[in-house]
Amino acid sequence: MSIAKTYLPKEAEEKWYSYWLENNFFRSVPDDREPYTIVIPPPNVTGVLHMGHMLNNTIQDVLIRRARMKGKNACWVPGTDHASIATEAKVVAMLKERGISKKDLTRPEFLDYAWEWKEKYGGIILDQLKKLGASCDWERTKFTMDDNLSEAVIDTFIHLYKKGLIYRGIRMVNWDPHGKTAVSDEEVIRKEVNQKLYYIRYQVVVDELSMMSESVATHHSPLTARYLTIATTRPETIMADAAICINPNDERYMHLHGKKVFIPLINREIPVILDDYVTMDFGTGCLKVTPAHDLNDYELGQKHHLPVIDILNDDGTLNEKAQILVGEDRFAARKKIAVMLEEAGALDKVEEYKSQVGFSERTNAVIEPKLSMQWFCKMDEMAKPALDYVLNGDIKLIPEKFINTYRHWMENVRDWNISRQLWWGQQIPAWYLPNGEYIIAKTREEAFEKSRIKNQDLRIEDLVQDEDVLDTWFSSWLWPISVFDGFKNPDNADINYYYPTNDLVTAPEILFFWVARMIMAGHEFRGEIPFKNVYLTGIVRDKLGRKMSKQLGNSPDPLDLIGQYGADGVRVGMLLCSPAGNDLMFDDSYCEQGRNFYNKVWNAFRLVKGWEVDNSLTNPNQVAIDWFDSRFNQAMIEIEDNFGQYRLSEALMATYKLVWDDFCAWYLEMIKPVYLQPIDSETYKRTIAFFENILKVLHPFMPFITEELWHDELFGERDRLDCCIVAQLPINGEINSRLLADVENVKQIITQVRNIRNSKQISPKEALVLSVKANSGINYLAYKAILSKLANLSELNFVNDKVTGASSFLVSTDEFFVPLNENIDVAAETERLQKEKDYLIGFLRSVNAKLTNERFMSNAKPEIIEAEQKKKADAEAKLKIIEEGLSGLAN
RNA sequence: GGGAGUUUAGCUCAGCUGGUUCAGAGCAUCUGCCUUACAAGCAGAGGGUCACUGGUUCGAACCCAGUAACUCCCA
Repeated sequence: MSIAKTYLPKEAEEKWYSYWLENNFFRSVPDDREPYTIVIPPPNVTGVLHMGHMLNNTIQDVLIRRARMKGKNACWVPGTDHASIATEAKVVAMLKERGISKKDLTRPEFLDYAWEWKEKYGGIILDQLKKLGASCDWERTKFTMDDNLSEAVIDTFIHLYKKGLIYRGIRMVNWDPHGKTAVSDEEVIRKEVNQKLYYIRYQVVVDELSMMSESVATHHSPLTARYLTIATTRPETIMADAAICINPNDERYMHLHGKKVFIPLINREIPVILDDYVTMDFGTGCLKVTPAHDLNDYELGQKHHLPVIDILNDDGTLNEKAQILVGEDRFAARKKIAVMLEEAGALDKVEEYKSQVGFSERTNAVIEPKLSMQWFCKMDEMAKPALDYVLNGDIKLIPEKFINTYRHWMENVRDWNISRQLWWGQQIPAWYLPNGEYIIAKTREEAFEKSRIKNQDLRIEDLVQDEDVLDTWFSSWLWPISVFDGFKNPDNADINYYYPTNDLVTAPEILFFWVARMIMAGHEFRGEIPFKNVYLTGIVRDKLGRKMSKQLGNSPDPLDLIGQYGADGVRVGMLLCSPAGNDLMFDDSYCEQGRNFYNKVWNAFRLVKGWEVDNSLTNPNQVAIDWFDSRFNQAMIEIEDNFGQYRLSEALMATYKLVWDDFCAWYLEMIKPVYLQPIDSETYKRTIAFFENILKVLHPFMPFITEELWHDELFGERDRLDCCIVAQLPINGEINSRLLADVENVKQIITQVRNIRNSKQISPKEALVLSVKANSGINYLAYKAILSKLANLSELNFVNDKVTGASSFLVSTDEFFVPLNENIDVAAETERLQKEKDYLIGFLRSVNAKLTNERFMSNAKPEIIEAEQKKKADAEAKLKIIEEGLSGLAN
């Protein structure tokens, strides 16, 4: 069977992915083996695969595949998140297209549409993951609104309520006027925005007393006496003002103490209050206090017992309390009121101003601070043990630098607003009685039972369930437990076997609102950690360092990339540029490098496959075989070490160099028979065995091409289940370090000879003579075959004296001579040697300085001193040889 | 404003306990090769004041202090 000239990723990817599925290689059920478990960070059902997912899931798949190949029972649980606000927004948009408005629908009707949407589009992202090669146990696929998972959410709510950890209260929340819901602090993205700062004049209410004092206090100009000016970016909220606040120490405004002012346009009187909260040097030093529409103002208002006047509707339009511009959107109102103020002579000036504005992560609407009745979950009690797990190392964060950030957040944790004014999600199990009291119960019936204790006359229809649903994260935080049904059946075989899970791979931006809360939930509901290691990936940016986003259009479509470079190429590309915890500057060229890499593997395979075997030949390659064997074993340790430290890109790079440099560029070149000549059977057999091992090491990074090659007839007949995906990684073999060191010297010699060719423009085809004056103990005779082949030598001889008239070089302390037909350029050669000599003299000076320094000799560790002494001896030996060479040239 | 992090070759990054001929890797670049596995390749080469300034030390890319630039988190 011949092999195609190039590897065709698409075919292989489809073929092997379905083969793996058909043979249940991804399936995991508890058994005697040690488990290795990852739960996927569930992507939003609304999501389509983006580069962040690619990175994240590539890492998880590499870890899972490697664990599988190390004999662990590897289980990767996939699933999706119901993403209440994002999904609800999509459904609303879909309905709008069909000419349906959400407010014309009943809750059950709306939910029917939502489920319809979920069934239709919810699986897309998981299908996309399959294209990447993700080896999830798809039979375990979960959704955060599956019956069991939703039930767990409700039970959890009730549990925490009974413990007194959930309460209801009026709070200033982040209001998303487009989603018409509160969102958590973590879902607000702050961006710097160019705004305008409006300076607005408020007329001071003049009474007789102040008129008198004004006439006395002549140092005030009439204007400042009659008006005060405030600076605001939000002129449309002046109708909600409750006071003007000034700093009590501000000398400019002493005359305003105890005064009142008129709000322009509506002429409502508000007091001037004093508080050192106001910064004197910002704006005018006068702050308008608008308790209903700013968090800080709200707190200030509470302190000074100011009224709260909310002039905005839920959708961000002005209501009747605004008196003017009623029904206008807040931003339209801002423009209009500026004109009105101008006309009324109340607008002093307008300045450009940069400030931070909060945007909703889900809808990108400008967040409106708003007071409302919400449900909260107390955090401080739960945060403590969750912090301890990380501080005492039970849970490792990778990289460790995130521990600080984690601690900072956990020590300053705020209560969690868990209610959302949406329909899509788990509805809060609170039942209101006609008198306003409420009962927490799992079902209406249960609530009814409880309510009848208080009031015999109630009918079941009188109970009204809370309209709100729970924050999506209130289901996500249960994920590692709920995917194994650990709430309903806390002692089931799955949860006992798989939990705690091993590694969690996620983005640092959700360290707090997901990772931290999962740790809390793990402790609260199972008394143990949910996972042992948290690998935090970076943010995928473009090569200019910009975050990838739809708006910028700088994100490549992952599926296009896979089409272009193959899944293996993209996987390698992602990992090549992804140090743990650092952002990565992604560029297509990394995928190209990945593609080039598997192309290299493919071609190496073609080479080996093309060989004819002649059983009568003896094996001339034992040295090369022993060397690569050692080198491979050495690389295995290196790679294992890198994986142990979660240095995935380094593990990949070590693999890359093992395959490309050591195997292809050196080993295969060492053993490669002359064109059309056969190879001996021993070398052939060993090389195929090496290749098989290489496929295993490569598999977690490049699952498809390795599986494709694995099944080639070169490796003989394979059973149906004998697949690379379940092959076991080779156990560590012996390392002959002497051999490894010798071959490093041999490689240097080869490079030096090639160098001479290059500089003298001698064709690689022309064979050269190499004379060795061996001063070290290396037996170069053993490497004669390799040297002759790779340096193309016609002769390798050993000499006791220097060879004159030859190009020479030094490797370690051994001297090498290449006699050339042409004359040696004495001047150039002298210069070269002189340079080397100067360097060595300088080097020796620094070594000697250490060795003659008493403090060094008394303070340094003995090994260090020994090393310095060896350096000195080596350098002196080299120096001697170079000096001899120089005097030889001089004669 | 508070906290954390980063700064090493053109780019992306290693450099682990201060001590190896320590200044590294991959990519990119340059030179020469279409040498029948691979031009998606082969063989070579050139790139760096380790951000800056001081300090500690026999010895600093590494430890300390300060400065600058950038990034992130919180307000």
